[in-house]
Amino acid sequence: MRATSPTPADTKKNNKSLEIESIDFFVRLMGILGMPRSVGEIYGLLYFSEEALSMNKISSRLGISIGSASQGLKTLKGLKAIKTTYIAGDRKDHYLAEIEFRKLFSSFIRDEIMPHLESANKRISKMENSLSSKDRKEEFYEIRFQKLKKLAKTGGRLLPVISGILNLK
Amino acid sequence: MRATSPTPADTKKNNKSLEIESIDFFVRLMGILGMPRSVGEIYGLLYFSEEALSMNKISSRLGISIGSASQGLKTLKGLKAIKTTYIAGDRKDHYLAEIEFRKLFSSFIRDEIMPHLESANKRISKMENSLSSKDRKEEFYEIRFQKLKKLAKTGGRLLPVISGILNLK
DNA sequence: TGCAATTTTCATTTTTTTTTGAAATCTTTG
DNA sequence: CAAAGATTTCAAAAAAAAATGAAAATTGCA
Repeated sequence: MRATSPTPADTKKNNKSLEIESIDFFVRLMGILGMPRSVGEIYGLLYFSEEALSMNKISSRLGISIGSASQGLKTLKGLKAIKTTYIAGDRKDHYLAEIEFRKLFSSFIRDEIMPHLESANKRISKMENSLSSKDRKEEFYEIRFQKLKKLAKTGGRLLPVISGILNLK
Repeated sequence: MRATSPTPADTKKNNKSLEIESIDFFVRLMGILGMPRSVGEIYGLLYFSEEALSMNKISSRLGISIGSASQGLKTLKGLKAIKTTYIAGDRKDHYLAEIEFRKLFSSFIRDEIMPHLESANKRISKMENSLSSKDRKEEFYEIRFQKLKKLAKTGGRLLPVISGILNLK
């Protein structure tokens, strides 16, 4: 089946080229965050969709498997990047994009970055403990551990600030 | 060949367990930034090495190919995460870790994030242009484009701020 | 409750990314 | 300036990540 020129019947929803650009845009954006292509595709499709779409429709419109769609929607739910709506008389779940990006980034920081930071301090201590007390007093090691600790501290301060800025507006 | 207990001869440089922890630590950190394992391994090895190491030594100590080592060192040079030193009477290049992490993160933002941001505005315009002037006045689209533009603007402001904070201390 | 529709899970396949290693290139110095 | 040493490149192999699709689980309605 090929794309054909729009007929009066589908005037309302036929911004194919916008849709393609949007998908491409969000595939890249999500890519920066380390998300798989399918996650960007789904979000990009939903972002400019006026109507909520079912998983099936998402999978067929994007040409991806329902497994991929399910997995991608799960990821997006976790990031609070989509919302579920109920459509009267339809049993399926329907999805809408959450257009407040700050939610997406806040969730991302909380889920993907913060956990690493929290374990970092333990790991730094572990490294320090693997050193003899003699070595630990050497300037070389002292400087390195000081830098490592500062890294963890700065990260721990900076990330909430970023979340905060994103939440303010 | 197995690890044996330290002999007097290698007292100076034999913090194997610290080395292992360090490599593991930086493999994860670099992983967050989307860098391949070898890049984290090399940096982790250099971070706690008092002496500058040649590419060959890096490759043999880590058990990676010289191709990988060359590629990883190139990436780290690009990030300004390592320094090259000259060792008298040795033809090979020798590498030391740059322990100021802010350099690494600043380079990362400059190289990996900023370029995307710069193209984002063009891409947003392109999307807007693919819309009929009638659609463009619809509230639905207006809101979405407004959010997209705000995203690009916030990103463009926030990233230099982050670089700045990292550079201050 | 039972059944059909929908969604999730997960072993397998496909795709993408990273590593390898050998050839090509570049460098230094004798 | 030749040649040995060092580094880079890049096609092929290996490893890792993502997508598929069918079976299992869940859901909600009759």
